[in-house]
Amino acid sequence: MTVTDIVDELRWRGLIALSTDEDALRKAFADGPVTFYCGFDPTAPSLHLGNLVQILTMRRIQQAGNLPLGLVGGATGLIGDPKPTAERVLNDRETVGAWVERVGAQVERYLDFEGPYAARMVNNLDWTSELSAIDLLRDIGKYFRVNSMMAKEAVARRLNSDAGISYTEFSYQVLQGNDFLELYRRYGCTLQTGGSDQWGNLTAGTDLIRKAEGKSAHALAVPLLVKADGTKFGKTETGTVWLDPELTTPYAFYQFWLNTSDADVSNFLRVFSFRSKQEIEELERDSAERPAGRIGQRALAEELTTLVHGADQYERAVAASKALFGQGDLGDLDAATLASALAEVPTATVTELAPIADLLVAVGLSASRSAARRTLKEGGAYLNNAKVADEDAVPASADLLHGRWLVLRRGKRNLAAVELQAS
RNA sequence: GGCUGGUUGCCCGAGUGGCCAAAGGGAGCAGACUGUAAAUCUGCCGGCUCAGCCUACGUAGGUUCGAACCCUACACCAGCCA
Repeated sequence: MTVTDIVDELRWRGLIALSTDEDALRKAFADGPVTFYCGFDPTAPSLHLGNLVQILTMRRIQQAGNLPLGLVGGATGLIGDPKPTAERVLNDRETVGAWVERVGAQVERYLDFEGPYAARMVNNLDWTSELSAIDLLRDIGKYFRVNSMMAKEAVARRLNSDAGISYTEFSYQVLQGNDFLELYRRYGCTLQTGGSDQWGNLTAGTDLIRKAEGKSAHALAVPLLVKADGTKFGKTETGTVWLDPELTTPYAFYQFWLNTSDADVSNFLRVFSFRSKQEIEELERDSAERPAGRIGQRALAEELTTLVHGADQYERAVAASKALFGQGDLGDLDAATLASALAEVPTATVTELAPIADLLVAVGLSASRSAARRTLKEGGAYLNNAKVADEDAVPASADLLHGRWLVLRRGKRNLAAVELQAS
């Protein structure tokens, strides 16, 4: 990375939604390594692409010569930050504890723990669990004014909704504010980054540090990523795109990026890619000139799949995609190629040839037989890449590829395999 | 503890005794057009042994020939009062 101003860099990439005094922040970066933190609450067994934006932003700031603290919210995960619409359901302590481990391990992957700017992982349960109610109310609570707590957007929205807000969630900002103060005291941490929906919680910390320590700290909010059509980023037909390969296979992960719409490519490249500004601008130009080549999508899919899942997994995803989406006849693929391609796709094993409607269900392409029949009726079902319109169609043994596989597809890009096992 | 309002399909939300598997919107799915893109248009969108049947409108019971709709109890959510 060049020595250009990291703030300029982040701004160019569209990664700054809000910040406290930007000039002061620039100066802090210029004056030497800044210790900064970003927190991740264990609300699920894995982080997802939305979280990856935050992680990669940390990585960028570290690469610019600063010291990251990766915080896992062992404590805040037990409380839950206020969602705009409704109160959260509390997860039990064992569950959160297990998720802390997994989430922490995911964050670690992207930070560098060696060298002069070595990262460090922390868990806010370490200092929050030993905080007594009295300590919390006397030492921290006094610095929080209820009026400004209620003015925070996340809280205000809930106060104005008929869902209301519990004291538990209302207090979330106190805990997060205290985290920042604690990290300031322990490690001299003076910057917190996070999603723009966290702005109120970020500033809770800077305010607390100012009041408790008389020092100013910085907050930087990364915009919530939305697609060009205004919908949420990071979702597919099957739901959230997770970082954990058990929850979202590398193949599905690769496919997600490959399917990025043209309108989003430029934006996503800037947010996710570690290529240089020059390289990205070149990709943007190429994509604009020849969108059908999907150069930008391929670049994103390659870089991100490799970063998150490794080069081997990337190669496998590409090979499988090529085989399954290729122009050629599936029957022309040799058994080994077909077998490894189908390994990337949901599979069911059967002992005899059942009607296609049943197979669609067995393989998970359709939620029910009714849905499967509907798909067939609508002409959305394919056997070995050939459309099947008959609701009651049953595959013949001649349809079996290499004597054992059937490739089923629903719509354009939902593939699955059926393997016939001689009984 | 009291009072009031609420609990409808993935989400929002209409529906106040039969014409209700339940309006409308959103999300989603498929087809056409394309580039495994977007937009657009068309169709679909509880389940099944699919022109019929079953299950569903917080839970349990009741009234009725018939209930998402009426009654009772309970649970949960919210608001107001104490």
